[in-house]
Amino acid sequence: MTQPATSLSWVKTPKQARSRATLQRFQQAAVDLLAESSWDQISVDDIARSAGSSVGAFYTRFADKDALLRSVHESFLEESEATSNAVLSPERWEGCSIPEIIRETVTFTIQVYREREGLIRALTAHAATNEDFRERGLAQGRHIGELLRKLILARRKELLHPAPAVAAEFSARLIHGLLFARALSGDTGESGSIKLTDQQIRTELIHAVLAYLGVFSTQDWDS
Amino acid sequence: MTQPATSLSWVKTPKQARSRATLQRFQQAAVDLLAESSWDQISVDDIARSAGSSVGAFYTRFADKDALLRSVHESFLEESEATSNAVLSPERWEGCSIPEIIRETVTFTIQVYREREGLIRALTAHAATNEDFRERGLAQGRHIGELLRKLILARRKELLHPAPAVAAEFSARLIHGLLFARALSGDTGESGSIKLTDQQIRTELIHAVLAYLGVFSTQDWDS
DNA sequence: TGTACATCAGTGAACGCGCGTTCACTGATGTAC
DNA sequence: TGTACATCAGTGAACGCGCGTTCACTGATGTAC
Repeated sequence: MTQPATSLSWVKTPKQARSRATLQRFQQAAVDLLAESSWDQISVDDIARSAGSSVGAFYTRFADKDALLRSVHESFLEESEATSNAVLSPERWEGCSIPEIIRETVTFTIQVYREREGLIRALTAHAATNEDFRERGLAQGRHIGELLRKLILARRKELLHPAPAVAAEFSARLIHGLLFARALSGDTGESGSIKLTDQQIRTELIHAVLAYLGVFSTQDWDS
Repeated sequence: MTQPATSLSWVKTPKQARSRATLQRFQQAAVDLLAESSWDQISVDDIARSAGSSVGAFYTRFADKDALLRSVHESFLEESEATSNAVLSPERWEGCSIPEIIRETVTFTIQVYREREGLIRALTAHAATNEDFRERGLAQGRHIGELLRKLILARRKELLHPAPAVAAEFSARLIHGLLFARALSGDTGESGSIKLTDQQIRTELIHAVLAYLGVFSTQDWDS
């Protein structure tokens, strides 16, 4: 969301700095409103008001209401891809062992889900009945799984798991699945008989993945 | 969905067998349509037509459109609770070890998610912006977590994990999270570079949970 | 630097479609005697 | 068993509200000379 997706064809490219700012305000307004409501519940009027603009201005920037959501989705995916490329790049982890990689990946992923909980929830809800969105999300998941897979396969000697490729893919899914369900349910850890804090989730998730992979880690239970 | 929730106050109790059948047809129509579309995208007219009935008949049975969704949700939760109570009852597992319990729980849960994928997706999407639905879903998750926790705590000597209560709760979340994400993304295992079949998911998930719990299992990798 | 004109950006009222809900009416079922 | 009447169940056209989209218009920015 930090960069507008000005190159997208369904967004009418602004010619003046003023309207570029307006376009960003629309995108930010959408992100803000999506944290609370589903896309269907948000009206173009809501978006315009939240952006401090007008309905007419909206339609000079976007072909239709859907175009804004697509551009927000696009930005989210682009940012997410760039970030995961950076975090999971092979160079960054040269000389590091699997426990170190898993520890940071889990920590980082928890943080991302925390910060983007509202948006993730809204985009996912929309993807539930939108083939395009769903396919893009799947592709994104596959990409991240592949990055992690490469890191782990390069260290396959550390594993007890008999099928390193499957193990790597499944590890990514374990992490994503747990945090995804947590984000979607809006479980902030305050309600319920058993509360798991972010810190506990982190500890347990790291342990679970390492135990699953069959990595011998010193002090698996700490930090 | 097999039983209508006739006791619910927002559903107008039918006085004749004919209308009870109509009510069930409306509920079934909703379930069918929800497998493909979100609730907002389904019109009362769609529901009436799919049920082979009329809009007017709908409103003699339900207070409003939302009432039908609530009754479908209610039925789903009731059925889900009854089933998990039966599957995870302490009596059923007397004399059994944790690996046996986990193996069947995972197998069973995979099957449930498979059968109810469409409905789970739709109800979850709706819950994303509906506090009531979300809270009911959370309560459901907590309940199932508790059932599993009791089974595991009664066998805590089998565990290496230092905190059995946390371990039990987290195990439930691992299982749910992975299958939930899989159901929501609509990933049927046919697309993507790495495909995981139901069978593989089952094997890996059982192994992951047992490894996490720290249970010594003979032939963890088979069956 | 100033003026005229073209294009870009923005406004908000009006339009019209879709959908939830209502309602006057018809048909079916049950009950009283 | 048959008839009259009351209540339940169902029909589908009509209503009206909300919201996406359009459009005539005003204001701002940029450019030519």
